[in-house]
This record gives sequence, C-alpha cells and structure tokens, in this order.
Amino acid sequence: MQDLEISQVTRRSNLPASTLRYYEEKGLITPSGRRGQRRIYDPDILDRLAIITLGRIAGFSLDDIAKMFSDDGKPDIKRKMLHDKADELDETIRKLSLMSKGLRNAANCSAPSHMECPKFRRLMRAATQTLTKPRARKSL
Amino acid sequence: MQDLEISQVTRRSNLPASTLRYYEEKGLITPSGRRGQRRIYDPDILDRLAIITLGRIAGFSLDDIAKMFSDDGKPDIKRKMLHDKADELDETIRKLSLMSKGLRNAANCSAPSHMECPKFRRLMRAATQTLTKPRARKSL
DNA sequence: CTAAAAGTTCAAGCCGAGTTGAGGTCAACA
DNA sequence: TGTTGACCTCAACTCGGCTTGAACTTTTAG
Repeated sequence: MQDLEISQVTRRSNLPASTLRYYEEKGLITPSGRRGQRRIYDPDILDRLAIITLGRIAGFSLDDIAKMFSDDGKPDIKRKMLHDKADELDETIRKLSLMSKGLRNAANCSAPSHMECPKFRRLMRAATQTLTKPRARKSL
Repeated sequence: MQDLEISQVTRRSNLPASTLRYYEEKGLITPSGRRGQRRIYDPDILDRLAIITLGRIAGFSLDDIAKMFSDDGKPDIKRKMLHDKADELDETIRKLSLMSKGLRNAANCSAPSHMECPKFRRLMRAATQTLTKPRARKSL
C-alpha cells in the first residue's frame, strides 16, 4: 500500500499528528482521502510538509506559506510574490550573517562585559540600520 | 541634555514605548533613572535595543537574548553559549539560502503548478534533511 | 493659570501556532 | 468477546510577545 496513515506521516515528517490536523484545518495540506474515519495521505505530502517546515524556519507565517501554494489567478502575481519573499529572505540572511559574526566576535572579545564590546556594538548598529520585519518563533 | 526621554528613544529605536516598558519588565533594559516619575535613558540604550532587535530578527527569544547579556558567573559558559547561538544561526542561514534559491527557482519555473516544480521539490527535501529549531515570528 | 501633551501603572486582551483533554469510533488480535 | 491502541472531533488551553485601555500624574506652552 502506497498511501500513508497519519502515524507514518508523523514519523517521516517529524511533525505531531495534532500539527498535521491543524495544517489541514488551515488549508495547507489535504489528505488524499479517508479510510473509514482515518485520514490517508499520498506520499507527496512529505514534500509539501518539507516545504512548509522550511518556510516556517525561514520565518514565514502559515498564511504566507498558504499564499505561496495557492493558484491565485494571475501566475504573474505569484511569481512576483515568490520573488518578493526571496528578497525578504535575502535581507534577513544578510542580517543573520552580521548577527552570527557579531556573536562570534563577542565570544572572542576580551572586553570586560562582552556585550559591550565596541567592535560588537559597531556591528550591531550597522546591522539594524535597515529596519525589517523579524518574526517571533517557537521551537519546532 | 545627554539623557533621553522615552519619546526620544522610541523615535530613535523605532520601538513603541509600550515595548520599551515591556522589555524593562522582562529585565532586558533598565532606564538610567527617573526624572520625577518619568524614565530617562542613557544613549547607550540605543545600542542595546539594536542588539535586541537584531536578536529578534535572528529568531532568538527575549529570554535567550537576556541570557546573552547576563554575566552569569563563568564567562566561559557565556562564550560557549554565544558560539552555540552563532552555530545555530549559521545553520538557519544555510536553510534560508536554500529557501531563497528555491523560491526564485519556483518563480522562474514554468511547471504548471509552480510549487510542484520538481526542481523546487528536490531543493526543499534536501533542505529539510537536518531538522532544526525554527522560530515563529511576528512583524515588528 | 490652565489645558493639552506626554508620561505612568496595572490588568486585560490579542494573535499565531500549536497542544491538550474529554469523550467517541473502529479494527484487530488473543 | 472484549480490550487495546490508533485514530477521530471539538473546544479549551498555553505561550511568547506585545498592545490596549482606564484612570491618574506631571510637564510645558500659551
């Protein structure tokens, strides 16, 4: 049997069943059918879940991710959206790199209070000169 | 006058006063004093807020950020923590880069349903092969 | 002197992203 | 045959990170 039960999906996606049901409720995924009352999934679901998870890591909201999937009329709109998301991401990456650099710097700096290290502070100020949209997170 | 009123801080940090008070309550910042009942801040606060904001962008929780600031006994513990955070960040950056690449790819792909583009899917599966801690976000 | 603007506290509310729990169903196996 | 375990629904709860609102107190400009 090709199709997956929810337990298989949870095992292979590393997401709890409650999350899968929640994603379904939000319209992010759809089981390919039911066997009795039980959901059955096409193996494709795993790719989709991977994309969703990655999107979450990237800081997108579930709604944003849903939009990326949606076939909303004009494909051009979607293309543009995807590009925009990518741009957003690149900007975030830029900042994260600075942050990482800053953290390592602070770790190696011998200033009395590490976080007050002048080098570090310079980096940080530079990094925040373009204000963006961060995202709050919960561990997965 | 060297010291800043809360309104100056909000203007220069781009954070609402309510957030500043909230950060204070959480122990992330401390006003240098009060003039009457009103908080006054040392200009240094701006660096600190920049760091906090950047940390948030990077996906750290306020608690994590507080720990980065804290002078918890052994400086070695902190050094290690900072390095660990930086590593975490680098891993996130790696994934974000993949995601960005994937998005641009999908945007340019002419597969009927972009998100189902095989190239994209391959990228995504690759990207999630190491499962990490993402973070949920709110716009700032 | 007075009225508006800018602050303050404190409790309650909001949102996203799930998680938890009570109570029910169903299939399989000893 | 019955009990176990995997699944189901639905509502309620949690948690982090703020925001909002009511009620009150300065500060400052005219």
